Amino acid sequence: MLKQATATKSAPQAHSTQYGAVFAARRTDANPLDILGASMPFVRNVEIYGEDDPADYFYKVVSGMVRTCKILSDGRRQINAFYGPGEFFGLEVNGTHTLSAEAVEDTIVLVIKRSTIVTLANSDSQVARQLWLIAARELQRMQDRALLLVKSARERVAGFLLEMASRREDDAVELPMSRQDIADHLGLTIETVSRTLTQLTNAAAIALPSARHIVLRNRDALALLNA
Amino acid sequence: MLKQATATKSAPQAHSTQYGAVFAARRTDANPLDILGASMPFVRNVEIYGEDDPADYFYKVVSGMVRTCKILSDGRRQINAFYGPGEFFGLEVNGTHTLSAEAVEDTIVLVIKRSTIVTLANSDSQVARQLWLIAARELQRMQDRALLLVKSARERVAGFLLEMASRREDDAVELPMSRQDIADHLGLTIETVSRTLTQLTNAAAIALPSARHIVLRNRDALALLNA
DNA sequence: CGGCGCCTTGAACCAAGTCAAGCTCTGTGG
DNA sequence: CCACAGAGCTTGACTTGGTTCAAGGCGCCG
Repeated sequence: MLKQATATKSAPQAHSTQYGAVFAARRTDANPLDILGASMPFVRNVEIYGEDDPADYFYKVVSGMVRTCKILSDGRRQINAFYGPGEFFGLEVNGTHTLSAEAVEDTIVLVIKRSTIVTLANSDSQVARQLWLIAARELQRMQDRALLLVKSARERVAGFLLEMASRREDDAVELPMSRQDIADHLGLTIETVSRTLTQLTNAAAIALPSARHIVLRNRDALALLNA
Repeated sequence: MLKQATATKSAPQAHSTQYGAVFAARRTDANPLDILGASMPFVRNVEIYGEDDPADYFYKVVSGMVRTCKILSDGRRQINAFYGPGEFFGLEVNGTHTLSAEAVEDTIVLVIKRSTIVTLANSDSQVARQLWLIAARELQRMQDRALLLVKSARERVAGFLLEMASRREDDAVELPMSRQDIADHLGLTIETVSRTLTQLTNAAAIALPSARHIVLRNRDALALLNA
């Protein structure tokens, strides 16, 4: 079992007041969840909220990538999910976060007050429905992850790459996260992740022009990887 | 990787009409979700609903135990969750089940029409809130499971026992499910589950008067099991 | 140019899987 | 009431996939 956890720069005052509504919200989208709230930038490895923090806000990634994670008592770190542009995170039913959230790379997120959402959902059933969809996606995501975690290292890595690639049309995927992030997400060590990627390269399933730039050469082979 | 899946007796017509409202619903509880719907019995290993079935009903365990599971393409079976008395299962946002549900032992469940719930939730905000709580519990359950799945066999088994025990006050736990069920839930083999249980017995953390009857002798030791 | 993250590779080790008996219940029919 | 059959559980010996420990390489920025 590994026992490390990448140090995270603490955001002195994550986003209490000083950012306020400095950044104008976009209005391009018809979705009510998009036209309220304020954009906020977070630099690489900065915490957006912490475990057990009050969940007064709800978030949507505008650009960049966010990871949600948990530090275990023995120091291991578990990354529950990665969120890319357009994805929501930080929704909690009771008022407390159960995970922390950090910017994987320099990231802009839309921050929406929880109370605003709750009020809106009470009057607008479309908003309420959308919240259900977000929650359902979250559950599905966790189920898929649990499914991955019972498989072999090759299947886990292949599944992870396919998930990352599913967000874009292209076969070329830019991975903003480190090998350690991937390892902590898949329940493997960085060495195993690295080795598995070179295996997949040798098997011509992927190409690896540089460490964080991956090209899917054979999606079917990845999908069928059960050995 | 293992490759077996316990055969499940198929329920010819799970619960379309023939049981209807034969069993009277209880009215002891003030909860509106309890006073509607009909009790239905399912015998051991019978399917309550299947993967990809339309999710027209929502369920609550009255007595017995239910497992929800998924069969992987290679024949492995994954058990997502066990539900005991008082617990809800089968709630879906879109109209289709993503898992199948089966009775672990002879079980009675309360079956509630989805359309009833939806209507009720629209008028009664208490019901809507309760649905959120159920969904949140479900998500928490999956997160906890994902957490277990990255740990060692000893931690997984210990965590499983604690989860089962948390449902009752007593330290004596009756496990209605087979070793295979436990293995498929924890992503282990039955041999490893069996060996780990004898290890825990030798370490005086538990006692094992009979295969399915477990007594927690040292909860703290189980909780601290990180090696 | 040098130093430092980050990534890869190698070799040895170990936890869990696999294969193969054997044991223990439990229910069933003689 | 006992004997037997079969499913379910345990145990042992061996194999293997993934971790651990330890170098070394690559790229980036000062």
